[in-house]
Amino acid sequence: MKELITSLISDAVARARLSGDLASDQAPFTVERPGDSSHGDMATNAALVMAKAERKAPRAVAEIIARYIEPRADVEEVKVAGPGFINFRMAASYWHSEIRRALAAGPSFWCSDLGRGRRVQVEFLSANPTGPLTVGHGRNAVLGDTLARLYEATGHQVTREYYFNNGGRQMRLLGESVRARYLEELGRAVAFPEEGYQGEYIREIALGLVQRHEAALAEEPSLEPFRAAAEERIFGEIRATCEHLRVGFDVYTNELDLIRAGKVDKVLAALEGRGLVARYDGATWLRGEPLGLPKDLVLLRSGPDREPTYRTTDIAYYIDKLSRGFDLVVGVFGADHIAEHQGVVAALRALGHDTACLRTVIYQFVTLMRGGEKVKMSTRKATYVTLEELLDEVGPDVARFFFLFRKSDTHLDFDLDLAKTQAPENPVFYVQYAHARLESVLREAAKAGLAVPADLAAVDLALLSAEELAIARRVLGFPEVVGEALDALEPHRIPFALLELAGEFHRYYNKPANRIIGSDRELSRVRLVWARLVKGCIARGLELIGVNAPERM
RNA sequence: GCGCCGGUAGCUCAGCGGAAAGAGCGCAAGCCUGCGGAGCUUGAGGUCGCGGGUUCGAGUCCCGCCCGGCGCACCA
Repeated sequence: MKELITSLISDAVARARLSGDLASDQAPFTVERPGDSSHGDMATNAALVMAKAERKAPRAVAEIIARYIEPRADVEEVKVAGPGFINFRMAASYWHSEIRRALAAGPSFWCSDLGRGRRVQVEFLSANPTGPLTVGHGRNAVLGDTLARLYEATGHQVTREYYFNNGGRQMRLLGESVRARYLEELGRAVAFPEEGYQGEYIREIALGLVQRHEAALAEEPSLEPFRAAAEERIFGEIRATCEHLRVGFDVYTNELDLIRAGKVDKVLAALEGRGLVARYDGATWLRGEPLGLPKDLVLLRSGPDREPTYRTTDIAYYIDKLSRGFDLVVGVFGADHIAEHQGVVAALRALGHDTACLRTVIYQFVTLMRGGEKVKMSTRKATYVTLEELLDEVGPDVARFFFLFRKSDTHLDFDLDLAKTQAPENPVFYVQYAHARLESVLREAAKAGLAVPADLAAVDLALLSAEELAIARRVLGFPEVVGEALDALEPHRIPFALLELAGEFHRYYNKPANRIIGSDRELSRVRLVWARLVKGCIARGLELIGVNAPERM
């Protein structure tokens, strides 16, 4: 439709110029779906952008262009409006053929081949296995997984990847914490490591080691058994929580493997070779100045172990990613990681890597609200809420919807009271209810011996009302919403679009005149076809964000 | 101090440079012989943080300022 209108306008402008009614060159104009549907199906600003060069009032230019637009059967109305927009209204017959096309295509109508098989990697969550997932991780996981779903639905080949640090200081501290608890359980007095992990889960891991090995590890010189036990146990819990949230990964990459494969050493050598490394204060530094960074950044810590910082392995990880031939590499990060990521990208550029394929989605923090008050999140206090606890409380449908129901770069207040409400003010139930209602209607129809006609040629779509057509237009535009959400990397547009569609449907459904199953069988059959179309769109939309579309509630 | 992100109705938030600024909640007043009322209708409620600029046109883009969040670790 957009292409059609664009060419109609271009042709009209060209012909107006030929006959001398317009003097200036064609300026770049836009063709858009107006926000207000009473303005028609498509609108262009062509006259507005040309007005100055034409030295005429925008409306006058619009009138000229409109006069030259070739009449067509599927364009019902061309109208100049407002400050000089040209509005187009498509004929009902156009929408009828679109509805037929959508129904004939079935579920594939909601997908597209926009991606043409391009390979996309989405790296997300990437929480280190030092403790249970938090509510903030939930936002990350749902954003990343939903982006992946959107890419899949638009013909991309997607790899979901989870990267984690298991070789650094934090994991060492974790291992030391486990060892300390282990020795405590054996009745030995030990000093708990400074900055160690206090959580109760550490003691559980230690207890597991006591059960398995009894006192055999008491004199163990290496930290490795403790560290590995902690990683294994915590990672198992992370995976379980992800499953609960309907999030999965294709590839797990970790820091230790990169180090063992020598990839971190290679990065250091490459940086050294380009004169980007400095040594002072006992540490090895990445020079900030040549990279346009405000200061130097540590690559290797001082001290006997010369441990690489997370930053150094991050650079190695990104080089590894870039070498794998993805067309697009998307990362999902919390706001607190922005500066760090910029440092990594700067280093990649300095090493001569092409970073044009990198995209980032940054999200702000999540606050849980209960009873109108912020739930204080503190590791020390008992008020800490894990993602698993949140999921137990509200379930994956609500959690996913709520995490997506904000633009990612705004702060998210997660209202637990609203989340648990099974009433229309809860947007998740509002949308799911629209689906369940449609499902119920189709069930009722089947009971009444009214099948949805398989042969679309057998129904007369002209029987659809203006209200039904309006809803159908919104539904038919859904693939565009998906495309736009992906272009902007803004998955929140999907739940918002679903909420609007559900609202329009509920309003329609509530009017007695709109009974889908009625005494007029011909009319009922058309409405059933329409109902199936609307239901299909809601179901698909929910699937895209990983929320169930229930048949009954 | 520097960087990133926010500031839109009482609250929580949508809003691709376009037409008279939207939704939900809350508030006020209504609608149940009905394919699911887990729903719907109507109303009140706004200096789009402030001040400049760009533009035919700015909530949207640019600059400055104010307020809030986050970062500016040899933590990730």
